[in-house]
Amino acid sequence: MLKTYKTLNTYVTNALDAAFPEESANAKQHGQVIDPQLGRATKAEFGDFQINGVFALAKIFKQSPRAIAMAISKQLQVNDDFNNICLKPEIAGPGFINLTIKENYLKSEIAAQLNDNRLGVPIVQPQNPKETLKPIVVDFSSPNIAKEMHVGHLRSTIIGDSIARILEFRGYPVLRLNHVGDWGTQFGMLITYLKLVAPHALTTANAIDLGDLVAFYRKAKERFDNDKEFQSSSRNEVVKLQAGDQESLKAWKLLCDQSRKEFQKIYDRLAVKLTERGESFYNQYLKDVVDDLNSAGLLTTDNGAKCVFLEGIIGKGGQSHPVIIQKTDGGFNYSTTDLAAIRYRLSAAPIGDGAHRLIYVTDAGQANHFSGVFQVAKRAKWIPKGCRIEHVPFGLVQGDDGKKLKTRSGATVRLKDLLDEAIDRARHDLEQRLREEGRKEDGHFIEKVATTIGIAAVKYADLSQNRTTNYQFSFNRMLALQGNTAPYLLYALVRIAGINRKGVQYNPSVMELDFKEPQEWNLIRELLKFDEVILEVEEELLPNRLCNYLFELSQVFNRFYDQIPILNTTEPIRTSRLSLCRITSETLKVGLNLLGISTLERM
RNA sequence: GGGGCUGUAGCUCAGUUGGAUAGAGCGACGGUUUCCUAAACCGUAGGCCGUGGGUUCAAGUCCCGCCAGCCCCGCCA
Repeated sequence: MLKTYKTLNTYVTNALDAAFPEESANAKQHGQVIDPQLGRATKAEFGDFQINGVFALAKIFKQSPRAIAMAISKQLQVNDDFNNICLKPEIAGPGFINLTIKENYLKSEIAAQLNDNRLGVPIVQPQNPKETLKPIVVDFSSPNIAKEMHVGHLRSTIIGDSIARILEFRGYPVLRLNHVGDWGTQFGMLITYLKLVAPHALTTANAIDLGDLVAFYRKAKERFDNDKEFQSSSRNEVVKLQAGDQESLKAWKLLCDQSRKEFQKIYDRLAVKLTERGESFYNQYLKDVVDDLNSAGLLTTDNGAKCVFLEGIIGKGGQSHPVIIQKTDGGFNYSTTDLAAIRYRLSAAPIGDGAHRLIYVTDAGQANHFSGVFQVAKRAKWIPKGCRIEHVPFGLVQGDDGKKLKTRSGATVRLKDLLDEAIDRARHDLEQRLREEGRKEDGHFIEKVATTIGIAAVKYADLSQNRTTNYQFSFNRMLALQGNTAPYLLYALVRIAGINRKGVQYNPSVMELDFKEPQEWNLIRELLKFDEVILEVEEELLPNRLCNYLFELSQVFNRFYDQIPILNTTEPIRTSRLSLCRITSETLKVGLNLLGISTLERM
């Protein structure tokens, strides 16, 4: 009901001006904001929308809130267009004005939604029709080459994918960038070590698998920390690699390919699409970053390192806190790469992405880092007007003990194992239910349902939480059949699919929808909120708001389903109710799809 | 020492630009099945919104202090 809200807001503002022409003109002249503060009703008993601004106006106009409310209400009722949408405004409490949408209006809105595959969500348009939309970069997932994806990559991957899906649905061109850690000192270590113990791995594709690579990496790191000679040859190796030595580059590429294949398996299971553009991509732009910062006068050499000292952030010893741009040994580090990435992403094609919004989905622990890097980018004037650059932080994944999630042996949890376990548990639950209900299903069905539910549960549990807080991971809770979980939502869809399976033909000859039960109106009102939710998530980047909405929709639907006969009624009631089922089903499917969750017909 | 995030029911969490009597789920207790998947629905109990101030007609929400937990802090990412 976005459009309805906007329309009503105009009517209410006009009514306010009409009721208090002098006062409002006078207040505006004095720079005071005259806002009726129209918002969604906080409770169903208050109707659909409420006007909250009367109290602030009471002060400005020096009149009682109730008197103002009465005057606005009176003016609203003079407007026939308003009367077509709303019932007579109710003045409640000390001076709230409650607006309730007329049933006829709701009926026409829901009828329009029935024939709209976007379910009322508008497609974004460029401000100037001659221009094309500028892309949005969503930077997420970002595992490190030569390491396995672990639970730490879960949230970034799932949340980033959902944000990207929502922006895509709105019509933005979205660049889903996987900023993989494919460069830096670790490769010097790894290549040096492999030269010693497994040289064939550096010349032959698929010679070792990722698990071995991870083990080699660990050993290389250990040796690096304890062996001076190894250290210097590792550093040498990095220099060779950065200088473009053919042999080193070939080895590096092989290692990257090996990791890439493993990452892709996970992304395929999660149905996540990403464009890989690792840190190495920005190598060629690092020098420009340094030069730019230097000519902007931002660079200071401190203890041999080239730094930008941050404004407003005091570090150790009361000194201004630095962002290190170039190390004493001439090497660059991640801040430099991130700065190069910002510059590239915001620059116009062909030497950049020409994006207008950059979204970084990483853990909250990097908040300081990003605020520092963003500050440097701003001061270097790399962020054009109208461009947004945002860190979208999320909390840690914790175990039941409230500490960082680990395996029983204390090791990091591999993402692959975590997904496997979710699916295994879903399968186990399903088989138990089949036994209890005496149902027989073939293996294919069981696999499909278990996989869908398992992955859905993992994703939904993560997304349904406000991302800023730490997140307590629990298989039991996420796979629970009741409550705000993926299985509950999927079940609502299955119920609708069950109705459709009864062989009932949807009867399009019924032109006029007819509703009379409160459960129907509740469902209609809920269905009409979808567009508002999507736009809110687009702005706030909080997918849990969408989850919350889908859960509430499922609850309202389940009440409707439970308390109102759908098939056992006469026309046009039956088709009207089937229409509600249809829109509910579409909304849940679209909504879950925006969360990256696939749905089922039976479960 | 500095910085960031968090603190809401027994547990896990929502809480929209500050709005009316703070919400959900789980767990607990009680009820509902001639009907479309009961994996559901209905009801009961459960709160000093960490704490002390301040701003406001109005504060869980904004500002300041304090307490507790987690995370980060110069050449790793």
